Amino acid sequence: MSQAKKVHPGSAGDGSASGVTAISPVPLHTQIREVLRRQIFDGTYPPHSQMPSESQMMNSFSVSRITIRQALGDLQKEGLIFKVMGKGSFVAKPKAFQSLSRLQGFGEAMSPSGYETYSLLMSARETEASIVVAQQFSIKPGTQVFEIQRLRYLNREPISVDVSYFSVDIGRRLVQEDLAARDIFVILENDFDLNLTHADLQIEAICADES
Amino acid sequence: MSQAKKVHPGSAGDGSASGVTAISPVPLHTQIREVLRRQIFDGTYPPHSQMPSESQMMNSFSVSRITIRQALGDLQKEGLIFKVMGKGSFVAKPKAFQSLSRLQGFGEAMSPSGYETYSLLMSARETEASIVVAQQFSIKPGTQVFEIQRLRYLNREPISVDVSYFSVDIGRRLVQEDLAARDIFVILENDFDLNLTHADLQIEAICADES
DNA sequence: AGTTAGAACTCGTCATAACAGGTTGTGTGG
DNA sequence: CCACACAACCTGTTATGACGAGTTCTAACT
Repeated sequence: MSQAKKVHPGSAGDGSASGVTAISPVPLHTQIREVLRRQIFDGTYPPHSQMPSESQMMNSFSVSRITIRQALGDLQKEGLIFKVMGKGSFVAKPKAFQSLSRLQGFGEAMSPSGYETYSLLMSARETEASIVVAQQFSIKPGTQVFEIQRLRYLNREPISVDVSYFSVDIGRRLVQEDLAARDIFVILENDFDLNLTHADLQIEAICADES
Repeated sequence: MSQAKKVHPGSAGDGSASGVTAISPVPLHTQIREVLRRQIFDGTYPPHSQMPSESQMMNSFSVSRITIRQALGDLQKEGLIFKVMGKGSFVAKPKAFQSLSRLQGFGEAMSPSGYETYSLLMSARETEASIVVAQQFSIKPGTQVFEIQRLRYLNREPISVDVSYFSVDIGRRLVQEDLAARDIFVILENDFDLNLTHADLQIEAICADES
């Protein structure tokens, strides 16, 4: 037999204020995640407030950064917090406040009914605005705009092609995001803190014939 | 030769799995995630099939394991794949097939309306079945059962206390899972592959007075 | 043969380390 | 006084390495 020893040293009787223990069946990142979740709910970190930085948490919990990041990443995917590169992690607003009077995207409209919606990014490039597009934006034709083409899937089957146009700076930020799984509307609203009140939807239904 | 561009402007011929490039504005794990997503949609990995192991992907994509894991983790959280420890990663069934005639949990019932539902695990322990509980399970009172107490939140406000009982082996597996963000029903159905057809709900409404 | 121990896989967890990319404040030079 | 450079934070990405835990197949032992 081998001496199955934990690599975490100096943990016996560790009186750290966090309450997380290495000698537990539940993983450290789970414990930390639940501690943070509790603090969000009980008001220690109210909505919109900045949470401690990852390095601060590394010290207070006495774990490595990867563990902190996993806990924070879980909370982020749950929508409880959001992170901004270069700034920090922040507590998100409850969804009830987010969804007041907002535009519903494709996925939002579909997923409550139990359907699965994703899209594949086909192309994302800067190009010159066509006459039609320029009219919508009230800009001169030929101005550089950002074009995003996506193939929409509903339950693993291609259902439509979606072409969207944005200003170049917003477009450049959008391609960094997870365009496949999230609605563009939601990304714009949450991550970029833009308030959408109006959208011009030019629906052009094209049935996908391949596949 | 590995000089590829970031996006795929519909250029054909790309049948190789490793079209990922290090010198790209989009991160490696994102590229890999999209490649895999594409392969799931186009049928390379049909539903229920096993995907290559993490070490195999490490080789075929020539990246480290942490990068592969991030790509797979994203796909898992999107519900496109699921992983089983010790076995591998598998393609999930489309949601439309999952949600046929199934019991709706608390979160499932609430989230379509735009509400935010989480719960905090208050206690999870093995105990002896009370008379009432034993009757429900058709077992002898005093038998060891698994009790899970949770505090339900709706939009950051405590709304009810939930006490559930399971057989010990199922309970022990449940506490490993993410009880805070996911419905117990959903966990049982997806991860444990149990088919729920019947549930005895003993509703005991207790308004939370603290906070 | 039947059972069991173990090797050989799988994913899960965690630490350490380095660098890149973004933000913000602080300075110094014009 | 303003502008630009830079340092000092922040998160994002990625590699390497180790061990734990669960599965599966094989081989040795009874």
